[in-house]
Amino acid sequence: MTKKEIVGILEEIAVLLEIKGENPFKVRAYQNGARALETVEDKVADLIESDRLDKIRGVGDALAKKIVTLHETGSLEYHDSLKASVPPGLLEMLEIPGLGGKKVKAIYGKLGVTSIEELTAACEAGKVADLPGFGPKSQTRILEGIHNREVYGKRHLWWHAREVAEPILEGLRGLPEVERAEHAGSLRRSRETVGDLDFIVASDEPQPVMDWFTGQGWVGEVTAKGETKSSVRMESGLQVDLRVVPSNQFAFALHHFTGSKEHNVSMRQRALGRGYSLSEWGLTEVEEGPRDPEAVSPIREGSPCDPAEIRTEEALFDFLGMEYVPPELREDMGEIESAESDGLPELIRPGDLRGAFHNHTTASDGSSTMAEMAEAADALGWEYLGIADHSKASFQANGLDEARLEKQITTIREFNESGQANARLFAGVECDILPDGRLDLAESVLEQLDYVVVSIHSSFTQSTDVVTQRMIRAIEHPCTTMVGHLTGRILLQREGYAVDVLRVIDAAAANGVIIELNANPYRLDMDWRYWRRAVGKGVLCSINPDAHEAVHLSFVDAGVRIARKGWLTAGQVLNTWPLDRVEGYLAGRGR
DNA sequence: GCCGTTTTCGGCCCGACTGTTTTCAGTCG
Repeated sequence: MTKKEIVGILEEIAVLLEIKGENPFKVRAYQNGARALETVEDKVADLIESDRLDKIRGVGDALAKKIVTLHETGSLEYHDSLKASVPPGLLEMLEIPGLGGKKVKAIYGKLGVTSIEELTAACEAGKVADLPGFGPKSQTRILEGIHNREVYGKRHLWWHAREVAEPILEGLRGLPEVERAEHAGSLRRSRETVGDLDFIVASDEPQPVMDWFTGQGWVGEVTAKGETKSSVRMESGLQVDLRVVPSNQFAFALHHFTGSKEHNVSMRQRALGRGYSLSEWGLTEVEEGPRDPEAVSPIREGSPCDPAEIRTEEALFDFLGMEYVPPELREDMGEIESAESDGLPELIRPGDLRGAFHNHTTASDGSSTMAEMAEAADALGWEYLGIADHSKASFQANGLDEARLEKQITTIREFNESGQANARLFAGVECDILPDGRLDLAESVLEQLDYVVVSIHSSFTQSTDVVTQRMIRAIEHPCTTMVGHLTGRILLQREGYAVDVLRVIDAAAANGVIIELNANPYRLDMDWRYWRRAVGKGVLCSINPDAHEAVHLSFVDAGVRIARKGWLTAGQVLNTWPLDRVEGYLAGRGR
């Protein structure tokens, strides 16, 4: 059983225990254990072999035994019997706002309701309102929640959410009453998808700000409007929250609502260790003093000594003895420990890119010509652009065969000599990985290219072993430069193929093959959660827009965000390198 | 269930909001 599957089982146990009304701290122990296992770099097999499983913080004797059992046998009696004792529909009921483990348990226990459909019927019959602890308002809210879940339940791509958020932020900043305004939440953390939008504003006059916000033309419905918080729903179903606080609370509110929840939990524990209670309103000294006096490092030079003087997130981290943690890293995946020891990397920035590989033209399924793509690269101030059209197996995409590709190579060389564009064009291809792992084009042609991207576009349903072996065989091909969209996932639409990402990373490292960070907002593939491990093994990244028309080159903005989420520095990304270094690197690979 | 120069018990992050209560439990972010 893979680590991902084991993590999934532990998380499910937590949910099941919650519904069973178990000790909430036990529930959290399973949640923490799952997260700890997910975060740790090593493979489960290695952890077991070297007897380090219960050394992981958050994994004790009991969880370690369960993880070993799951890894070796693929199942766990405890989980099976737990699952058998809880109707599957109850897990879904937890997704309804206002329903947690205790209420779901009460509904199930008292009414025998086991599905959303039965719950709807029970509400409509007025039975839920009669339960102790419930009332007519709870019943109405549950019905609304079920309705909204169907209509508005979906998440939104980061890219689309940002397009919506930017003008709102500009509007808020333009109000005379507004001192500062920022967006927060998963949008600020650059998660690949976003559930809702959060804005934090510093102002001493909240009312006009609230009035402006709820009166905007794009507001479909105002769901809450108070002195410090308003919520609206857009026509698209996207929920937008606004919080207005006095300027001396702004930094705390911004940090709190940026999250993640798990990051906040760790930050509060850290604050307590130093004798302070941290909340969205500020830092207050606790009477008992520091819980962990040994851990309290001296206040940094120049940092505020008085929490009441904290006005920025930088000062907040500083006060707690940490370097500033960029929002992208706030997932409680090791950033706090690293920030304590000044160990955070200097993250790549949008302006660091000097070009991109994996771009299509009208030769295959793109809608811009090579010249238009080069012009767009010039407009971005890039030094180079890689052309990588599809190969012949991607028939539906008008993929190039050997003869057409050889002709395109000549055209690209001539284009470079013509001086039409400042950007140097590289001749590449996005070569299909055939179902058995062979490449789609003859080696005699691949050798003439500057680089080769290899990608899977067929037979998505192969088993993990087959598709992983297929990809590794392609990586071992001497002409392969980089591997494209590693899992083939389409966010919010379909899962990727069942490839074992860890094995592919190992193969890429062993063969000196680059892994692409496909920056198409629907892909963002390889996932940010794997990049630390990959670069730790020496794998190089390339942030590629997978552009099918000239304006798509801007997708790299999303790619850089995800690269930052993956802790990447500029140096670890091929297309931040200057032209001569890239030329030397590609030439040095024997092509 | 985890954790501990508080080590085998008794803690475990914080505060607001909501609805149901008559002082508070449950949920949420």
